[in-house]
Amino acid sequence: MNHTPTRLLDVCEQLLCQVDSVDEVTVRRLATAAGVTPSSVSYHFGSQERLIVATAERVYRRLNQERMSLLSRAVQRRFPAPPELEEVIAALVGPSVRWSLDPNSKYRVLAHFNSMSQRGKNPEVYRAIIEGVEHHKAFMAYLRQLAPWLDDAAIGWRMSCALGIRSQVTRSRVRNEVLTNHAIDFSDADEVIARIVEVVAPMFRRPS
Amino acid sequence: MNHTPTRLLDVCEQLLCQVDSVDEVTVRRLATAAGVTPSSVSYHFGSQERLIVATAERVYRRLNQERMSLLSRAVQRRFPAPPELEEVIAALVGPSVRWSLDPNSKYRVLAHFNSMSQRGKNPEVYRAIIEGVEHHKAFMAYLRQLAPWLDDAAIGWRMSCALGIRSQVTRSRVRNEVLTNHAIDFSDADEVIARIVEVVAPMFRRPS
DNA sequence: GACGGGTTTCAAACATCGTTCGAATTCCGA
DNA sequence: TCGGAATTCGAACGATGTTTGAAACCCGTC
Repeated sequence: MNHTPTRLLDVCEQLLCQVDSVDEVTVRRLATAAGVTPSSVSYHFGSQERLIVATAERVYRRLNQERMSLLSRAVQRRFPAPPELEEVIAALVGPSVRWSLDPNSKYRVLAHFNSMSQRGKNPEVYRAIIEGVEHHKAFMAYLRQLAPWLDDAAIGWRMSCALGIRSQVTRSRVRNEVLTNHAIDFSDADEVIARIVEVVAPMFRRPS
Repeated sequence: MNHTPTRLLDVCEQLLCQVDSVDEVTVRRLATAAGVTPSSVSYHFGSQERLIVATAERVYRRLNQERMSLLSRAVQRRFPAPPELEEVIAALVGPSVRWSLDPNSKYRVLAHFNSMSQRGKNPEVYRAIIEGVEHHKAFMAYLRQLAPWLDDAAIGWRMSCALGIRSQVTRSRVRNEVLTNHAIDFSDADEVIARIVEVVAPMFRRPS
């Protein structure tokens, strides 16, 4: 019951949330917290790195579920008419922004995963998550419907832009505050999401 | 002549460019390449981390010089009329994009620096660079002139958006290619810069 | 109910990492 | 030329992730 692999995942998730740097998550701390020995990590997951990736994968799935939930809610609200563009964008970037500002969320797991994946140590370990864009396809379908004058490349490119702006918010809060002379409250999720929607929505509006 | 600190900086810069992961830059490899002993790193820079930060700071200065050079060229071209909005944006995001795609540039140093700063190990070491936005103020001045109907917060926020899109391009190339079904060539700097300008410029245009 | 093979766990060892420390060496102004 | 400061070195330290072989455990089968 509650066997070692899942307990390691739980402990790893919890530890990643408490910690400031991913380096503080050592295989010995993990093992002690889980009541096992360090070698168990290598045995069950192959390496500490893969344990963290597996942990992040689980959290990432929950984030994407929230995105999809918001998207389908936006769709249902207007069905059979197309959804509101603003709501689709908010569904895409909203969960990340909200999680990143909620101290009780598991967003730190994803933040640490990102910083690890950019270290480029073992690219193949991260490829599954990095290149996983299936749920993005769902957004593409509705955005294509809302902006039929844009081709697929343009839609995908604008989605990348939206995600880039999202990342700038979740990653560089202090820098954004300095750039805006502290006139924008980047700890207010709703305000930040509204600001993102404000600049992203016009990308999908028909040029005049 | 060519004393140890500068030689360590040079070796570190060169090594960071050759390597895929910053973990491969060990204090012993640095010392061997520089013809000194590992303890020299701690002696001259306090820690290996600070040596890398100092190395990145030097490269970062060169990047900002190129940005400022492009900006002043854009200004001179139209003086005393205000510069072209597209050129200002290209000056802001262009150097990063071009460097990130040029294998002979020192961009990898900055990439590794970013991945280190996001590990959050010793935030105070990176603050000077992260929060250094003096050169951004120069861009703000001209953007304010080009879009006087925007307040300072809106200008700064749109600059953050532009930089976020820039980062998305320099950091997640494969992901962008997947999202756009490989219909955009993200290894073509000029095309990428044009695409960025295309979505960012309207943020500063007067709403209709 | 005892056996036995596969699965899991453990303790110990290993190589490598960044840093520290004291002694040796070099440098340079008086 | 001398002497104190700056620099370099080699060795050691604690900590890291992983590997290894032996012990323990689990569970279907005789």
